Amino acid sequence: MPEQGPTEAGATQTVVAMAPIRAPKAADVLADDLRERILRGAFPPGTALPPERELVTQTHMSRTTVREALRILEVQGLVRIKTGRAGGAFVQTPGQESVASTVNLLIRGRQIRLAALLETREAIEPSCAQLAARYRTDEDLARLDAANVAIAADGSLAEFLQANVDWHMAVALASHNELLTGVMLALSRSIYSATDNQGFIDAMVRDVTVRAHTGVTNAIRAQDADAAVRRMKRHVHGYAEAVVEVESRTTIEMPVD
Amino acid sequence: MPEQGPTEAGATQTVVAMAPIRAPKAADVLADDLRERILRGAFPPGTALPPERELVTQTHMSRTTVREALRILEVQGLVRIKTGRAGGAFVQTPGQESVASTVNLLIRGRQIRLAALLETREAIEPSCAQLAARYRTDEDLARLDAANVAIAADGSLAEFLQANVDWHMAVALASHNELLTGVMLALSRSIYSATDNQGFIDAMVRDVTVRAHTGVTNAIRAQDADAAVRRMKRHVHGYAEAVVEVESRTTIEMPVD
DNA sequence: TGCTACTTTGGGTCGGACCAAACAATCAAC
DNA sequence: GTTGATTGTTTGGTCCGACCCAAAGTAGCA
Repeated sequence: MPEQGPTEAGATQTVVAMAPIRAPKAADVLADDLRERILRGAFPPGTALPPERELVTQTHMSRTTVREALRILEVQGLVRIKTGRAGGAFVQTPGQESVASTVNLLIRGRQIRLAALLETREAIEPSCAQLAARYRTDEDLARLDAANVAIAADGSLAEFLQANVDWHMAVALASHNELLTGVMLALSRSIYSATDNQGFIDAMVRDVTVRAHTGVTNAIRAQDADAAVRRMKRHVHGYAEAVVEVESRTTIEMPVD
Repeated sequence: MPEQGPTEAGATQTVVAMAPIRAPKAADVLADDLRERILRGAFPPGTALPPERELVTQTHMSRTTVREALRILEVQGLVRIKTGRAGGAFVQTPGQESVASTVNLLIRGRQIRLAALLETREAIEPSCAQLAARYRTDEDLARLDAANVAIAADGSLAEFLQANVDWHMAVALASHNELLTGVMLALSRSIYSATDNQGFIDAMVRDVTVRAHTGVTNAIRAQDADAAVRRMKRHVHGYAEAVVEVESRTTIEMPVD
């Protein structure tokens, strides 16, 4: 297969002096090709890629390889595969979900501590609030208000936490920035599950949370970016401190050294 | 397989009344299982999963299916597959690279405008600088200085831009926050390629950039978090404004409607 | 000792076959 | 004609078995 120059096979043996050579897997090549075309807009979202067997004849690859390539694109969120007649691989554009799931893998895989998550949220969310104040629509406000109502309601812990996540996501969505939204989605979920079974959410915390959220929401409604940043910063910082405080109280029980 | 209630099979024929049933793909099931085990730490990084043929006998699935599952994990960055003897699927933990590539797909797929990218950077990078001032090590400082030297050097445009990216990445790395680092990696690259062939990088811009970077670097060195935030904010904001200004100058040339 | 050549162990690719899901077309009954 | 069940076709999902290729070790030979 590899064409060798007419080198005089000298003293020892074949010294063709060829480049370090690459061994790209066929499926990757196909996937790269299709991915590039999709991203270039050759296949607008919603269009169906050719059926597998069709791609087989076109690419002269085996169906196994073609399927592997499609699978890669599916994992990357670039296509959605449906079965049955009129099925096939349909082009779509990756959204926040895909970012969120990757970030989640990072968080779980690297065992990122809760402190680091909170730190990250402190870094990102005030900016979300700022952008939200700048770009929020009436629909965004409706979502924020709905989440606030749900939080104030006297529900179970799980319901409270879920409403909490919903509100934070509403802020992120109001920023109309898909990157920040994706990261915040993953962050919120992880913080949710980390905070879940720590019983430090008492009535007072809930009350404080509701107040803080209301304050931020009002600032966003009034499009007061500075206030939104300030209040959000205070809110998430306060939350982080409370968590750390509770953690130290919980962790202190192990014997010294 | 589907348990049928003792329904009186009426007039026409079989009316088994079964639940909506789910049809999870075998490969996904395997992938989910392995992923969960990996994330739980059952297979520490570096360990090799059983060979494909071994998994076949264990799971009673076909090799095709097993391979598909492994492929999924590979795309998600949980496993690295090597060929040849002593090859196989080796567990690894996803890193910034994986986040960066996903974010890149989002940026390219959603055709996120340069303005939004710059906006996101304005949101995130000041916080990176803050954390960098807090946590920077000597090694981080060395990277920052090296990037600064490279920027000041009178190189080509490509070299300048690369050094620019390197410096921003050095800041992100100094924050010791893998999430932020991953996002910044993708952001920097995208901004790089978007800014590339716009000839608005003149000597003056380069000079301003060097000064700004030096200022931020010094703040990080002095562990002056406030100054780092302030200077970084000014820097990225100024950059964004410059880009917008150039863009309006460039775009104005199309005839009015 | 140092090289070559073989063997083993792994993934990579292929072709073919069959199953299951989902839609389409058709036909029968009203 | 409209409706409803039946049949058919398309398309992905799974399996099997075979073969190839690359890497790493091992034995043999000069």
